[in-house]
This record gives sequence, C-alpha cells and structure tokens, in this order.
Amino acid sequence: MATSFAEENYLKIIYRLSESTLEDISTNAVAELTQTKAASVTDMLRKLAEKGWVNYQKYQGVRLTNEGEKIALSIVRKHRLWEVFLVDKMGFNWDEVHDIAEQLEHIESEALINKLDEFLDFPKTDPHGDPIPNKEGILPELGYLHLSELKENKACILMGVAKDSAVFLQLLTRLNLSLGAKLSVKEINPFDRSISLSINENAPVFISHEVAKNILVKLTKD
Amino acid sequence: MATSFAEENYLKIIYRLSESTLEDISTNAVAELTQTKAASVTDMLRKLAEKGWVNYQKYQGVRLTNEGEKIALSIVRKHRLWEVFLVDKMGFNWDEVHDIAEQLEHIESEALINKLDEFLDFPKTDPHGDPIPNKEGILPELGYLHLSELKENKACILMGVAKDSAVFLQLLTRLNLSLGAKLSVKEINPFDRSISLSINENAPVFISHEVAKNILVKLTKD
DNA sequence: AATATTTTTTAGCCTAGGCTAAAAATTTAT
DNA sequence: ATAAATTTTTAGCCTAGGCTAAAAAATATT
Repeated sequence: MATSFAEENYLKIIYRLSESTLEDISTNAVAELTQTKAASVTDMLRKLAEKGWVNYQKYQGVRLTNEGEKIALSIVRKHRLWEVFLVDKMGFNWDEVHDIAEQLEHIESEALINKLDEFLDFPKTDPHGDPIPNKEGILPELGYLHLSELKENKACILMGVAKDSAVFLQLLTRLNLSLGAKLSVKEINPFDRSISLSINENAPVFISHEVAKNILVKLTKD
Repeated sequence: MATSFAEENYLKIIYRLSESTLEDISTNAVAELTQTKAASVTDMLRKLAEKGWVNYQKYQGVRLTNEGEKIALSIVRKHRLWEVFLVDKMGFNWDEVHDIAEQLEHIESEALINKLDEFLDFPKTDPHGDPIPNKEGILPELGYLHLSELKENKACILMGVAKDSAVFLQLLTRLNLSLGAKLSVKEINPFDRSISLSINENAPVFISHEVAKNILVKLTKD
C-alpha cells in the first residue's frame, strides 16, 4: 500500500520515540515532534491503525506493528543514507543536513536508494553515528554507551550523538567534540552530575549531564 | 513567496509547453501534461495569476510572467542536474531517470543544488541533451537543429532529444542512436517524409518523420 | 474518596487540490 | 450567418490533513 508524505512522517516519529522507551507512545509526544496539535494526531493515529501500521487504542498510546516498523525503517534508511551523501559527497557539515534529509527521505525509488548505498560504500552509520538499516531493514548492532553512564577515569571514543538538532551539534563542534575524538572522564560533579572531560588529551573542559546523555561512546581498553 | 509541489508542477509544465510555441498555452494542453482535468487547471491558473506567476485571462490561455519563468527555470535546473547525477553517478540509463528526477526537482535547498552542480562539474546539458540553466537562470544557447529540418546528404552529430518519454528513448537505444552518434541523411521519402539514415557509417536504417522531429543535431563541416 | 489538573478525544470547521456535470464561450463547418 | 462541435469555465462536491473549542477520560493532589 502506498504511503503519503504525512503518513511516513508519523511512522518515522513514532519509531524514533520507540527507540528510547519500551512504553507506548503518547499522543502528545507525537504531536510535539510532528509540530501539529494533539487533535490532529488522534485523527492520524486512527487512520494508521486502520491501515495496520500501528496498534492504537483510545487513551492508551500507540506502538508500531511489524508492518509499520518496516515502513519506518525504510524511511530511516533513506534519511541516514542521504545524510551520508550530503556530508561525504556534497561537503555539508553535520549540523546542516537534517532538514534537507527530511525532504530527501520521501523520494520513492528502491533502485535509487540501493545504488546510493553502493555509491557511498555501504556505510554502517550516518554522520551523527546513528546506525543505517540495510536493504532488509536490519540495523547493525553498535552497542554504544551514553557518556553520562561512565564512571570517573574511564576513557572512550566518541562514536555518535543521540540528538541531531543544529544547536546541539554546533555546541559539540565548538568544544571540539567530533566523531572519533578520544575522551576521558576526569571528574563527575556530584551536585549536578556535570563532567570534567578531557578531549584528545587536552586540558579538561566542563560539560553538563544533559550534554553527556546525548553523546554515544565506546570504551577503550587502557 | 513559497511554492507548493503542485504549483511548481504547473509552472514547469507551462514552461515546457512555451518552449515549443510562441502562442498562449491552452487549458487543455496543461491538463494533459499535469494528468488532471481541465476544470482543475482553470482553478489553478486563477491562483497562479493571483500570485503574479502567470498572465491569464478566461478563455485566452496562459503565459508565464518573468517571475513565473524564474521559478520554472529553477525547477528545470534542479530536474536536469538531478538527471545528470542519476546517470553519471548512480549508473541509471537515460530512459530510467525522468520519474525520479520529477520527485527530486522539488527538494528545496539552494545550497544543495549549487553543490550538486559543482560535484557534477557544471554540466551544460542533461543526459538527453537538454540545456541546464545556471544559478542565475540563464540557459546556455546550444543552437541545435531538429533532424527533420535537414536536407538530403547532410551529415551531423546527435546532440539531444526533444522528448524524454521512456518508450521513445528505448527506441533510440535499439537503433543505436545515442548522444554523439554521427548521422548522415541519405534520402528523404517525399511521401511520408521518412528518412533513410546512416548511423556511425553503417548501412542506413529508416526512421519516421515523427522520430526525426524529436532528434536534435548539430551540422558537421564535411 | 473527592476534587483538580492534565491528557486525549470529539465535533465542527478550514484550505489545497482534486473531481463531475452543466453552462458558457469560442471555434469550425455548413 | 447559423448551427454544430469543441473548449473552457462555473458550480458544487470530495478527501487529506490540518485547526480550535468543548467534552470526556485518565492521572495527580488534597
């Protein structure tokens, strides 16, 4: 069955919200991300349920069905591959690509997206470190931790971010935090959980717990 | 002023129709290319006139204003650049790219399209030989002739096509007619104006006047 | 347990962009 | 110069996907 622009957006957003929780997704949460009103969301959820893409019961929130998740994953795949294209081939910065990819993700051509995948050398992650589903909709398992979960004196490498708003990414850039940076947690302030962090062996800087929560890392042995 | 998907399509189609005639464009002609009904076209023409993008008087047909032409040229630029991308970088054939480019032409990002232009080395023509407007909306002057205009015994090179439907392009491919082919008009049949044509010095084949009309060439000296 | 607050849904409305059927204008043919 | 045929417009209707305001359900507070 064909999916409209709006339907694809809803499915993608429900998918995103599901990534970070096991609970059902609330109408309001969806409304916030789709930039629409709760009443409009209710309407659309009924329609999506009708088409078998979500399970939805009045007042109970919403979850994707397998079918719905398949569609969402194909949108996510397109979004992330286009982001790689925009950064690697077009020379955009990582904070500039979200809105353009938001449009490109709705281009309908299986053939194109698979050729693009090949052209980009089958990347596993997008410019923010987010995993790219393959043709079959399988996500590579990356097993990253949130920087905020680490104990003091742990060293790690910055592998991705859990949020890709332009302001957040620009903040990271200003702090010299880019993918691949070598990080070391020097101290955790017990009052506000802010972190004193050394970046690429330099003198430590402070970052808030909020920032640390949105940084994905993998531990290094030594 | 922002342009919707539908508005952009109408402007592009009116532009295309204007390319091949100096007369005003009829409602029916637009309806045919937009795949809608004449009544719907009438509605939209009123709206486009309201926005200052076309001159339109009831029953008198329609023409683009300068403003409208500027928008149309920016869509045409995007369409043709994406076609070059699809053929040169993604490896599609020239008869496969139209529908995908039809979607990509509506992606809104000045920055992206200019970077794409650069990435493709500022091509002057698309895979069908159609001229690509530059950033300022200026079309390169190519000065091609229609093969149907040539006299007997004239030699020329195939530079483009005036129609890009998949069936037409597939016919050309089957006849070995691709961009750059060396052509020579051996005979013109006075009955139906069909042409006996030698392609790359090979034994002549027959093509109809209708086909010849849609082939663009430039004359060679000898 | 009752009340207040928050969240979600319903009801009714709006706009963009389609459609059909009938009316009006234009063009062609007699 | 009429009549016939064709083209275009009008009128009224439809669907997708939004909205606001009011009602209903769920949740939180006293």
